[in-house]
Amino acid sequence: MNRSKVGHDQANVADALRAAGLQVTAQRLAVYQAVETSPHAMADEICQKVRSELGVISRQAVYDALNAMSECGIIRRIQPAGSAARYEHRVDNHHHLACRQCENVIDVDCAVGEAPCLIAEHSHGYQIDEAEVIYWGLCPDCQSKKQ
Amino acid sequence: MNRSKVGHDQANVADALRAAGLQVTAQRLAVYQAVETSPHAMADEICQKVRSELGVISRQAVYDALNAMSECGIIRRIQPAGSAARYEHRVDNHHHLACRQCENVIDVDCAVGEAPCLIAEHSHGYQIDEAEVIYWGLCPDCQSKKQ
DNA sequence: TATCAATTCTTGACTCAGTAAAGAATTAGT
DNA sequence: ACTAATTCTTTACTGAGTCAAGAATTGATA
Repeated sequence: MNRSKVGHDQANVADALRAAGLQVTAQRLAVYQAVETSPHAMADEICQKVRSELGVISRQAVYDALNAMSECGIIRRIQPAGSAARYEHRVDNHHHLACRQCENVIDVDCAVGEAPCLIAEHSHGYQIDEAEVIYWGLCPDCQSKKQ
Repeated sequence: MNRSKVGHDQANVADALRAAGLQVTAQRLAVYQAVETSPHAMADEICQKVRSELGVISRQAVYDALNAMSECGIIRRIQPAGSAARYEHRVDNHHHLACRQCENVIDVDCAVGEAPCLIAEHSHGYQIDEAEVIYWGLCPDCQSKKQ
């Protein structure tokens, strides 16, 4: 895996923000770091993490940062059915494996490699730019608990 | 496409409900019919459709019917990111094509045919039972409007 | 480095999708 | 027709996220 495409490091985040015409703020950097530290976390958890880092931050600032950074591709938002939005710093082409029982989500690499990695049989005239794939099943833990 | 696997007709719905140990009620049949008539509709729209059919039904009864029928596989629930849950009567293996602009969703047949139609490169010990695929892009209408 | 316009953050109210719970009505087995 | 179990109605509530106005911060310019 090409690590350089997986995510930004702290210094790059500032550059990426500026490149997107966004200001570099302590809040945004802290939100990015929280997303990097705990991938697939939800806004609420990220808010808590940032608070333990910065002391205070408003819920709204967290949402603003998450939305702004999602929109310019610094982070990515995923929304598995039945869950609130989750955020991750990996912005390369990869997919997700979600446990139906415990709601845990992990990354899986894309078998094809290039995005969009899947071509629908009929595109129906749509201009496709992404194939979002979520594999659903039971994680090892939940499998053994079920016996 | 094998029409018999696509969905249930009215009579089959009653049987399918009974087979699942659920009672057959006017509300459930009407909800099923609404889902069949307008695939990918949201709970709210289904509620309205059923009301124009039955006269009155509570919002909660609609949710109960949608949940009950989703759980026993009579209908299917999908939740594209940024949208409320949508419901469809097709329960065979197929995927979705969503427009980023107008939020429209259409069905696309699965290129592989069998479910789960995709095998992740590494299953990480998960017992996978479904591969949910959503293709994102712009529908023909929104493409031309964008010019 | 002081100033200032633009952006971002805080605060608080609000919307929307969905769930919870209790009692009334309906279903279906006898 | 009777009865137990299920389902529906009503009402209240939760959780995730947005909106809007004013305060604070950023960073470009002098």
